[in-house]
Amino acid sequence: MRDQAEEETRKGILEPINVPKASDVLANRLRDLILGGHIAPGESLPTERELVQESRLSRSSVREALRVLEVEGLISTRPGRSGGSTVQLPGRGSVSRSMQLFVRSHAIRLESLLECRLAVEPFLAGLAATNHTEKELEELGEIHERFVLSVDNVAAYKRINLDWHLALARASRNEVLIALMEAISQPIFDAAGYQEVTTPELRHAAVKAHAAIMSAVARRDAELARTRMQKHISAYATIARRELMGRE
Amino acid sequence: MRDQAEEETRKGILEPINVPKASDVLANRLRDLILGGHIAPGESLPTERELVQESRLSRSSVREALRVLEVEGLISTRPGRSGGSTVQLPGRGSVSRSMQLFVRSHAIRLESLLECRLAVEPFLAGLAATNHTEKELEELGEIHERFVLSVDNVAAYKRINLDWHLALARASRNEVLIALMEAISQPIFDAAGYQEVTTPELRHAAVKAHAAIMSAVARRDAELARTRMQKHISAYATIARRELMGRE
DNA sequence: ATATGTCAATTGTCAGACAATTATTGGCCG
DNA sequence: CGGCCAATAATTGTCTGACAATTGACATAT
Repeated sequence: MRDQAEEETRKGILEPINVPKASDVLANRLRDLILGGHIAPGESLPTERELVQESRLSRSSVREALRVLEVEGLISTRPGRSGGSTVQLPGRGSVSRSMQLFVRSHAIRLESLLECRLAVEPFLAGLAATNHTEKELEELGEIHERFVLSVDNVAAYKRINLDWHLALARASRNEVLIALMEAISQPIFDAAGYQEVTTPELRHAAVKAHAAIMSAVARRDAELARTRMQKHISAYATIARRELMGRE
Repeated sequence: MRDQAEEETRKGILEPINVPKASDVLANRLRDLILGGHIAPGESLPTERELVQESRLSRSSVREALRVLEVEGLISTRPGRSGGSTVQLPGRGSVSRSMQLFVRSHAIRLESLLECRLAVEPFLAGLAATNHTEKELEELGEIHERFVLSVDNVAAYKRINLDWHLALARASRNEVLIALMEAISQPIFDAAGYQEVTTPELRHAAVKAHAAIMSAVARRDAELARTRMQKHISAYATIARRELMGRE
């Protein structure tokens, strides 16, 4: 009681001070060096023993710091002679994995993922129409051919469907949106794996929708690509929702 | 040469096998236990020494595994008596940090971030109009009051602006989109910190725009909220782009 | 009763050794 | 001279044991 009163009247002089761990300090230092461009991607970090000498820390601390950076995707380390830790850029897979952990651990509803897709992918189609290169368009067409052929094989169909959407995303040339799309695609794919939302009619409709979207993209008609993709995605979302309702 | 010929004609029986590290195996095992719900958030993992006994691995390996999970945001570990590692959910901050690493390391253009925001935030406003609770609306209004008062203090203005947008995102009740919004807001905020894109007129316009969006949200008019937010964001994006052009 | 010192349990750090992995080097044989 | 092969070296991976630092619980003295 008295303590509380004291806390109310007297404002403490010190906020709680946080003593960082040695390995974290080193990890932060190395991360700053990497992000600051002082060590370029592809270059090697000093070996563990060199880091021990330079930092005056023990090898355990150095190793923990390196492990942190490895999990963050900033370095990759190999054993053996002339092994060691080489700097690399995190890559979209890193964002994707983090998002997957988030989705899995929070038991995110499929509904939320579908909403996200509905927000992002039409926009993405519009960007792809504007920014795509010929090469990307060819790749998209090639995937589409395989898509047409796979219409009777559900497993292959699903996989190629995913590939097509990701290829379209890459054509948008927006790294952030590509990363986001890759991040949410996998969970949606997994969730859709358990519920069979594909009938032969739906698969043929998807083939037609993809073709229509590709033609809009090829003509660089962003608005058309956007609306067509929106229709495509919301049709899928409606089906998936209905299927989901039926389950619960 | 002979090897190459052999490789072409004879298809090998084995693909290169990958020997995993002990600490990774343990980390994967523990991650599966956590994500599988066998250890609930808030519960404690066994102590390091217990894990050593159970896994028959050394303490270094156990510690590395725990460090991996800590970086992934799945556990948090404290020293001292009755310390140890307690399970927790990754949280949006984890996704956000990963995205920030991605943006920083790839030197993503501000343009891409603005595009992403343009794709997501109008949709978010629409969801907020549909899904918000009274409490969230009140919080939004409270932030807005401070926003109005801060119109002459650029630093405070920027901060409160960010707060408002994040509060609106939270009102959407879509965890994935909230996480995404938090992830891209910080980099945008940082980038916008260096270039002064705010004049007093722009600040007053933003205040009016926020008020208009809030009224649409309060009336649960999703479509109106969406279009108003779209206008607001694209106006900002246009200014930011112009400013950016002037620099380069 | 309160304050203080002591103890116990846990993570953090250190040091040193050996195992596993991989590239290099040198020698041997054709 | 050239190619295979064994030895060697350099590096990360793992183990072991110890001690330091941190934190909560407890006993004890005033």
